[in-house]
Amino acid sequence: MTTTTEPDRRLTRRRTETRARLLAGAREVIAEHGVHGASVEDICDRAGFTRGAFYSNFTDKDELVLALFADDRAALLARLTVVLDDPPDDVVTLMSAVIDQLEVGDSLRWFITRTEMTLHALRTPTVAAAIVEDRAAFRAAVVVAVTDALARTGRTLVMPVEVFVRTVEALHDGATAQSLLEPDALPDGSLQRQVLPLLMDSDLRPTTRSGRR
Amino acid sequence: MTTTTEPDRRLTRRRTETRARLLAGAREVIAEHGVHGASVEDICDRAGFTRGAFYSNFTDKDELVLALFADDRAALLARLTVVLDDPPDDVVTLMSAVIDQLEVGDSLRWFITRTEMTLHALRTPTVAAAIVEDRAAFRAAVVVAVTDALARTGRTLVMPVEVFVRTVEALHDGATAQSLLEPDALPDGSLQRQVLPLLMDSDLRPTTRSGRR
DNA sequence: TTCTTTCGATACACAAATGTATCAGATACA
DNA sequence: TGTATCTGATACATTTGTGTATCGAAAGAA
Repeated sequence: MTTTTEPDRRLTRRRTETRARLLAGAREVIAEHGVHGASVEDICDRAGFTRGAFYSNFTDKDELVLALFADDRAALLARLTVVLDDPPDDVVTLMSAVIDQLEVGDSLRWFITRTEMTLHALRTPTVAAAIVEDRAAFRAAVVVAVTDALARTGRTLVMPVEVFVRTVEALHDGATAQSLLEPDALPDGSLQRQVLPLLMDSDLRPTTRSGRR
Repeated sequence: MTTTTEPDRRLTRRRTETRARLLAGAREVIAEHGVHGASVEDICDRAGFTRGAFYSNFTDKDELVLALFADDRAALLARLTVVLDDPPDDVVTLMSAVIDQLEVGDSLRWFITRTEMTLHALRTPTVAAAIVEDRAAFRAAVVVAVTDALARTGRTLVMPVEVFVRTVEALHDGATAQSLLEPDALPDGSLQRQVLPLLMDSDLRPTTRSGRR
């Protein structure tokens, strides 16, 4: 239970393929019914397999869920590094780009999956530790990029960079929930667009139109 | 399924009592295992009843969940009106007071319950409609109070009041998730305390130590 | 190709959860 | 106090989900 992926068996071509399809199926079904609400059978049906395939690849639904989470996080980190490899100078643009990586495709599904993951972690200390570590790595990378961008442009924030990053993250999560619940009243991303610039140095606040100092 | 609470039967004293105990049990078990993960039997055990009591009071787990949500929302609205009845002048203090009403007692349990509710709503359009309506009422009340407080104190916001309220809400939700996951790295409420004042008029911003302009 | 290994389907046994029917005791009311 | 009603416990029937054992077929090695 310590190591998430314990490849006792060699991962042959076919095997990886069905694992991937099972994960994809799980993603969908879990988004629809939650982790508990998704039965192993549901997941297999969705993936086009029977439970035989499942139990040949995973011991448990728990193990699959962990694999799923790990997979998501790895993919996210990969997308993030692509962005941070050549980061925009403007910090707001930078943060928008970072946030865009959180959800590719259907944002509802991603939000639900991320939220389910958070709930799961809150109930399972060992999972919490893993998630926290992972998020810390994510945040650290962003902090570095933001700090660099600030140095490049001579801008400043009205708060420590890490607090800024956490704020953006928190705001995004909360705002996404609102946008998903009332898409008409609050178009996706609109709250972030209004609020984010205000967290920058006062010189840059769009209240006055004067350029950079 | 249209009306949430359809009291076909008269609610005698004993009946209301056991309903309340069942709801309390459900609150606990659902916080621990999620809506799907909480079996009817679990809930009854926690409340000190057998399933007979349950099926005498509710047709379904779904019905109980709806009743639970309704109960929570009613209680929240009641607490809110108490606060807004005699609102603090300072807007930041006001918003803190409002936020404090969101969670009484164990904040982890409340967060989980609220989040479960949101997820449930996102998956169930009819529930979503109810929740949205409810949140709108909540927000409207707060908007009025904030507007009044601003007028009283001659302060202004750098954004429309409703956007401000939404921002506070979003920020709170996101920050709470972070605080619960890493209580040491981010003490409860610390992010809100740092960020909230920045959303006010620039006159009030603590950026420069020269006091107000 | 042929042989070996691995994968996933099928079938089975078991466990967990649900919902209903019934009934004894509690409660309310006269 | 006696009686009618209501409530929640018990027992049962059924459904749903899990995990294991077995075996034919597909994939890889020779």
